[in-house]
Amino acid sequence: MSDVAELAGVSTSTVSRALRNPDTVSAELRARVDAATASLGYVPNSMAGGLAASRTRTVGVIVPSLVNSFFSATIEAMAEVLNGHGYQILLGNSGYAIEREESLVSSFLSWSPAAIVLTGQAHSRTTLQSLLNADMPIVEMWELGDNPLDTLVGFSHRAVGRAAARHLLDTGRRRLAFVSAAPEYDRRATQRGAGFNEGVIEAGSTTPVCLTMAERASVEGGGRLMAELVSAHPDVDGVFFSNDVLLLGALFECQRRAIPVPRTLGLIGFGDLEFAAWSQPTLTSIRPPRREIGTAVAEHLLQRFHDSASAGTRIDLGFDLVVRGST
Amino acid sequence: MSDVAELAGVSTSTVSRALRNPDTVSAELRARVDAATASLGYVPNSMAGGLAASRTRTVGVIVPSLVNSFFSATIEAMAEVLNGHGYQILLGNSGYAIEREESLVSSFLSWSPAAIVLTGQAHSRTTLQSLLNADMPIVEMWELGDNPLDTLVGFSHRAVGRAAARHLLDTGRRRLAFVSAAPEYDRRATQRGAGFNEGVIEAGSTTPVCLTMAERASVEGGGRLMAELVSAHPDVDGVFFSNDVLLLGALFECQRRAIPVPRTLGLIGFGDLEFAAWSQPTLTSIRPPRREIGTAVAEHLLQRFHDSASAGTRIDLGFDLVVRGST
DNA sequence: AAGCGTCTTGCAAGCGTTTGCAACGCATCG
DNA sequence: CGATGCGTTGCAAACGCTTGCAAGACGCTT
Repeated sequence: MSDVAELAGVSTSTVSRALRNPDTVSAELRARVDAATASLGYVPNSMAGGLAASRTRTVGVIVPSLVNSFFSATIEAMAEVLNGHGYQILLGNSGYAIEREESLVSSFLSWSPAAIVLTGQAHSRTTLQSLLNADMPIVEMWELGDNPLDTLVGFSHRAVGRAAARHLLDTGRRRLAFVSAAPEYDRRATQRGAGFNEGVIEAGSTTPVCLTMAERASVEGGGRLMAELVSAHPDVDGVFFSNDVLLLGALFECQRRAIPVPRTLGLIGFGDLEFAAWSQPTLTSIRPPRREIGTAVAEHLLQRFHDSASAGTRIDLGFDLVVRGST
Repeated sequence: MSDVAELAGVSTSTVSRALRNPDTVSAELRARVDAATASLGYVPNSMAGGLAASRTRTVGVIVPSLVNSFFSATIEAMAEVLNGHGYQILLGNSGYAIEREESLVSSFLSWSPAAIVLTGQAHSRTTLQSLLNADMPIVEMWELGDNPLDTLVGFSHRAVGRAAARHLLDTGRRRLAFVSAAPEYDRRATQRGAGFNEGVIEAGSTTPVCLTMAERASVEGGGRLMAELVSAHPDVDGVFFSNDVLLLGALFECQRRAIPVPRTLGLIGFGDLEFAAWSQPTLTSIRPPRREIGTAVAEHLLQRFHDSASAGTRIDLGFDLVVRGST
């Protein structure tokens, strides 16, 4: 930086200001500094900057899983916006474990990020503690419950469940079931299940069958649960899967057993993963605002950094029911 | 840190040493420092540390896409190992664009990472420049070509193509085809295609038909190319897909057209994505060492940090041909 | 007993920025 | 014409840690 200052014939403080707050520097000097910066290929040392300013152009983001394409899409979208404004993402993978999240938060905080983004609203005491003390925007995404830490960006999983119930009932199914992966791997799937139940019961129909497996959602598990379902509850005529991956496995199982879909069995999933639109038959699904969440989080944060948005905002991005061949 | 020092009754330099290089401090003081650290809940300021030491416990990783589950799995595995040893991952998403990679590398370098991990071996001049000057381990993964920047961790895509060719020929197919997404989105798919061609030609068979779409791999695209293939080349009896996602789309298309798989058409893919093992019929595929790459990169780096591994290593993790119902 | 090497420990000088404060120039105003 | 205020700029003090260097403690050797 001192090289740039020398070349531009100004002090290092002016260089710093020309780079961070261009409008506090006269046009002429700003141009000289820019030229010097470019010709020297100068890249500011982020750590020195961070140390001096005690905050960095960094956002810590914690997701439960990367292999899950929901969160990947959210992160991609978030990164696109944030990178475009000079912010880096510090990514953490909690593996659905609240303790991993805790240690990630603590190590993230040692980098003085400009903000922290978490997935969901379930956190450990210590995490809450640290976050409440940390004086920075906190965003919880993919969930829209009560008592937010600060800002919430997501949609109502309960409403998703209700929509699924309504759709199955509307298409004439009477005996419904909910199939999901292990609750500990997805609190939100449980919420969708609860909403589904509510929807069915409010409509005056019988309480749905509820089938759960012990692991994370998988094509294999979907097939297995489908097999279990048709043998244990042959009267079921409509199924809501907490995840399209399960639904795909179920579809293959139906193909194997030659169960006509949607004639005998109506199937609806969640996620609207790409294959849903192209399988045989195509799959009805509920599309969550995957990328939209990332974009909204990023844009909210950028506003917050510029002081033009307030803490405690609640952004409901909704969802779409995409009706296709399986119902 | 001065608080910890005071509580432990030592100087800050001793605290620093007790934390970074525990074996340079006597057992007693180390214990006192650890106790003080714990009781104060002290978390070192990474930036101050980084600034003073001019390197951080951070690894910059750049992948072309996150939504692609290959790289997600690699990153997850890498993060597990690295986090366990106190390293953070700084993640960048190049979107298959060499210029994005360039700017990511430059901003990563401003954080003085302990190492940089890139996907593939195609980089811009400037990137090469910066990386050659940067005095740190550089790893290129998912490719195993010539002129590595430093360390290479991956497998031979050419060999994958040959294996696919051999398998189709071994199962009696004579008229083969290669189907892939846009080459600009995946240099490596092109290498697999080249290997496939070589394999077919060496075996004395006719040059394979080659079909390419303009976008990234998608279920939809797979179906579309399949349709195109059967109408333009009805004599083809064996197809190698550069990606299981394409293969899934093709399978659905075959179901729609009632083309018997594997009887009339043998299909083999790449990726061994989860659905391959559970579709109807199940899909033959080539399994790349997704997670293994991440683990190997992380372990190599940890060794390098301890000076016990040498630069310029070349790690070939191989791949598996998983034979299933579609061939 | 003096000399020497090794192991520990503390001192203090950075590391490369940011930013509060003061100084300066210039225009406006009374 | 002096006073006042605003817009720019530079000075220098942090920011919280790491690490080279030197000093002290200790145990051996000669």
